[in-house]
Amino acid sequence: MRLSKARKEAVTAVMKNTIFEAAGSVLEKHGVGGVTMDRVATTAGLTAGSLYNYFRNKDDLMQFVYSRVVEPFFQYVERTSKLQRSAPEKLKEILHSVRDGCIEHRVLIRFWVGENHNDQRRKDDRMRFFKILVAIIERGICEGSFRPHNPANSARVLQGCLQELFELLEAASNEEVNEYIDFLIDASLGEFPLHAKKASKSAKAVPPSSNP
Amino acid sequence: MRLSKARKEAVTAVMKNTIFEAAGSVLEKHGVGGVTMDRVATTAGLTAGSLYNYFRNKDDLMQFVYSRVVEPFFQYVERTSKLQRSAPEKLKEILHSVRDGCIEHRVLIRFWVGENHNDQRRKDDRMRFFKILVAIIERGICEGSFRPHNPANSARVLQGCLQELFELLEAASNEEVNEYIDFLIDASLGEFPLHAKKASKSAKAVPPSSNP
Amino acid sequence: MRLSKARKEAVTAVMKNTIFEAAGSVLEKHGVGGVTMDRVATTAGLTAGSLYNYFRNKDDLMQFVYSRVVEPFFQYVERTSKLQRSAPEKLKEILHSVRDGCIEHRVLIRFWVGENHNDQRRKDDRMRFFKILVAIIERGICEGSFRPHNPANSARVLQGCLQELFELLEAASNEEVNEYIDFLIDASLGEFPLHAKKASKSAKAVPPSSNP
Amino acid sequence: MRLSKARKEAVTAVMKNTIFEAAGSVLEKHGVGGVTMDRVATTAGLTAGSLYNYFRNKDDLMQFVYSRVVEPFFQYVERTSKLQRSAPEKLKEILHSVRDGCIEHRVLIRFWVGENHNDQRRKDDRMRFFKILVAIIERGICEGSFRPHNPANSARVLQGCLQELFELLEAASNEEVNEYIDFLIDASLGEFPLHAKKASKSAKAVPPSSNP
DNA sequence: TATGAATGAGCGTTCATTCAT
DNA sequence: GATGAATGAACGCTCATTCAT
Repeated sequence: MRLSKARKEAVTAVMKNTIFEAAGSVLEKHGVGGVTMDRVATTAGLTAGSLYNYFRNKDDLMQFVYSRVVEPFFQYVERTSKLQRSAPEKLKEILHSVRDGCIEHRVLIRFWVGENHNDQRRKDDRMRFFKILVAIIERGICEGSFRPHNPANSARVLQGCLQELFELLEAASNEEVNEYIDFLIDASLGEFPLHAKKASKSAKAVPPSSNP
Repeated sequence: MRLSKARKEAVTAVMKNTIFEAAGSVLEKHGVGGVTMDRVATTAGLTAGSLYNYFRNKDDLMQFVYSRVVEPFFQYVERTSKLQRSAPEKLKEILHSVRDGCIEHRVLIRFWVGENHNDQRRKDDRMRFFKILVAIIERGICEGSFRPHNPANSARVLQGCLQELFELLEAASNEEVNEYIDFLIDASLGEFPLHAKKASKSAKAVPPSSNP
Repeated sequence: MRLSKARKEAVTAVMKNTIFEAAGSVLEKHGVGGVTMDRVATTAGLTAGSLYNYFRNKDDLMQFVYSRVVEPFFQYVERTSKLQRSAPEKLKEILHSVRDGCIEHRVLIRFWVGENHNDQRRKDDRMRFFKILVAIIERGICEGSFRPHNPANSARVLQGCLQELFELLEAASNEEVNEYIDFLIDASLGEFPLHAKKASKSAKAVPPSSNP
Repeated sequence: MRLSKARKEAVTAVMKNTIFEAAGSVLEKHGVGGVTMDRVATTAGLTAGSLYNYFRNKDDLMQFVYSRVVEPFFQYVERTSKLQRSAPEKLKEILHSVRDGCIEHRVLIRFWVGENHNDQRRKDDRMRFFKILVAIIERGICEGSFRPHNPANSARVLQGCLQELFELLEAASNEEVNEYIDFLIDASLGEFPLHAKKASKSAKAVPPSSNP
């Protein structure tokens, strides 16, 4: 009894996952506006009606996809932001995790960039991420490791650069993505105006001789 | 005959413009997903059916709106990029025109950021803008006014920052927008790693000898 | 211009009427629960979508049918109940108008008897009619033309008898209906406990010789 | 074998009864239109699929519920109508049993009044009840205890009054119901035109000699 | 050329019914 | 016999598109 119940739940979980992946695929191919219960179902090898065995309605399904994709990313970022490290190290860590998260769930792109099934949710999440960045930058300024610019603007720049990463992911190879992220890290930590002084790493990367 | 034909074309142009403005208004109010032939027609003081006298179908109409909004911006940017100026000046000019364009046509935001009726078109335009940026940056590197980083990455950073500008426009005041743009200009021209020379503010960190 | 506008409105009115009749027909054939936008549209020689050119939604359509059928009846009844006549005469008048109303719109039956698209509306209307009856009966008791029974109960009896009329209309000929109504009138006015004394008419109808 | 078969049948009967009660509960709470196989099953502690082990389909289930509710009532009524009693006594008995039946199975209300899953069935049952009433009334006329009116009309009046009782049951207290029934009995037996003799209350209006 | 009515495809959702387990 | 997942038809509704006037 109990065993079979557990098994049932496992099966359900598997199905939800299948549907999740199907939805992700549809999302990638057709965009948020192109997500149809029928499309998702067909992609998952089901009928539209069957989806309602697993999700109360379309919104529920979308929320599920959203939380599966966005939430873990956020949790990791928030955890990172609370570690006992210097601001630059946190930033580096976060940029890496953004990259990894996006490579794992390419759907993350769709959600992050502009289109979203729930406009308020999108705004909330942007704000959530924004605040994390601002906090780190402010901390960095206090520590003396970042230049005393308006943290909000710096955070916006970073957020924008990350959006671009999502765009990049849609078309480019992983190497290009990695290169871009490394560039971003170097830029923001080494030579970006955020930083108070040249970091040693970026000194290596950009030999002074290359200056005119 | 010829005269009446010209007159006819003029009338058509006026109508298309009216519809364009109506569509823009709808776009602003309801978002891309909320654009309905009926809504546009009503806003333009017409009936849905009438729109088909001026546009083959909805997509055609959307393309028209898109071009009308994006094209002038692009043309200005392209013109600017061909002027006889230094790369930094060009960049500055372009950033300003992006800001002005967005303030004038807030619809531009909708189109540029994420959601778009035609994904391919959006990608093409992004690429178009991207290439302009890359060209300027490469030129700047040649000129010796920018550091010899991978121009593609630098362009991506810039593009990302601009996307963030669009986000900002949706919620923030014009002053905030201006501040952000100024920050961006300062950053990219004065202190951004793109630039070969350190601005006076960061002079502390690097030997003054590296200044010209 | 003005003329064509009026014409348009006339056409619309005709269409609404066509749909109204179609809905009535469907209502009669399939009952309230069987009313489908598609069925109504098909019966009216249209497509389901077209109905939405005339009614905002199904409920709107149903309300229209309802008001077209029930409202005039109520208005007549209310008008009658306010005339300067004796209570028995009013009652007689009302019973006749109920009969006529039902013969004209056989759909009235469906709405009145039990099933209704809007339960609250049905209750409200029952109460509306109930109060009219109670008022007349109370008046009759004051006048001394009705026996001093509980008016609510008397009203309920009458209402019940009328419901039966609706049932009758579904199956029986108009003569049977008329006979039933006359019986009802005789009963309630002549020999029904409502009435204080035997009316002369019923004396004729039931010769004393038929009493044992 | 035979024993196990009997046992099986017993179990089946118990299950059908459970489902019946569940259906009744759903019927009461959600109305005829709100009866769902799933709701019934859940209420019965089962799954929708299981219902099909006991009923061929939804209609079959509804028929079962209907019979279970209506049939006993009818049987009692029919039994009563065959007793060796005077017509007025039979009528009184029947009215009481209607009242009791409705109080016991409030679902009866739902079925009797207007809305019903099967219109034909409803008509048949109405006819069945109608014929019983007619028979009693005819008998009463023969006996000399009822006036020689058209028995069909009298039966209809009675049936209508009973429908009203069902309506009353939905909203009113049991006392009100009882009062209404008593009123009905008094009316039909004592003062209603059905009855040949005048009750003492109306004695004023008619000569006492007409009393037995 | 403008209108407005009609259409038909599609959407999200519900639900009776089936069937492998 | 019970389960629960799957199905498919239907429903109310929206909207791009067509077309006679």
